[in-house]
Amino acid sequence: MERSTRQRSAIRSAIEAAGRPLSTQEVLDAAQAEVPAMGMATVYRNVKLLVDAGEIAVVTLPGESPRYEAAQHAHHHHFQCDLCRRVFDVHACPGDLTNLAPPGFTVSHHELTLYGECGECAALPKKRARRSSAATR
Amino acid sequence: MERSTRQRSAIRSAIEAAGRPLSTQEVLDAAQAEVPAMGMATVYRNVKLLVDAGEIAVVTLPGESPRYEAAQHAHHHHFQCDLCRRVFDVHACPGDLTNLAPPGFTVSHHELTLYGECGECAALPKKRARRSSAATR
DNA sequence: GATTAAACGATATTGCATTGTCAACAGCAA
DNA sequence: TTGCTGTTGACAATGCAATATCGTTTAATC
Repeated sequence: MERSTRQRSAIRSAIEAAGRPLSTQEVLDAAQAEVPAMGMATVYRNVKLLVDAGEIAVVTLPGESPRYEAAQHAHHHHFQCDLCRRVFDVHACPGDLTNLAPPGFTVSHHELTLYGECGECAALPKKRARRSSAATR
Repeated sequence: MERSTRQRSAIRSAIEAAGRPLSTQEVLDAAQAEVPAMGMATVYRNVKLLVDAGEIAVVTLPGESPRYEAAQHAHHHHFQCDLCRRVFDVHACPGDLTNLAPPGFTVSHHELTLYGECGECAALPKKRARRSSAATR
């Protein structure tokens, strides 16, 4: 049987509250606000459980380890900040891309990642890497 | 000083002849047609040299280890076959995606990956995983 | 052809994300 | 409360791509 633990609910609410995909390290950091002694193994264990239960979804970006976000029905894409490396949701889509593929190919789905500077980093003055502590991957 | 070896030219021509991004394993397989005794370490060594020399480019897709293709100037995207897992070039682009990002975000570039069935796999009859030996990642 | 150092093949090692182990802990039902 | 067992924290172990090591090979030069 499955129990309700402080750790599990802390991880669940951390991901749901973030509103963007979190790395395992980001999940740990966020959940430790509620359960300071939490270890990384617990994050991995529960993230797997929540994914299997369909509560959260895996987000895989090029060259990055998996991130996790609250399961959403709507098709959407992602944006990764070149500076803080954080990932955000993009609730827009260029539309039908079927015609882009070579002849004879069939297109079933697609992944789009935008890169640039997020709102916070774009608002900062200089061209220095900021939020280095948040640059988890 | 840098020498011209059979291995290096085999690797270079394998990548250039492929016309699509190859995984290190695919590079090894292709180059071994010319130099059967070649080892994987040689692939890694030379791929790094060729990337540094600007002759080939790294292609990173979600959840995949890097692939390598002949350096191209033109902006393009990629297609990965759901069945054989091979990656192909897509010389098309949905165009300007700047407006898709949230307000306050700036977009500098983007990555698009299409998924579906490649020409060969789409042409095959049944829904079985084919070309399993080519499904290198 | 002899010389020399770059490059190679085989294999050990590293780096790192993820998983396994296990004693201690803590939901939850009785 | 107690007992049972799922869960946790700490840390060892694993898996795997990539790199380093080292004795041997070989391209380039003389």
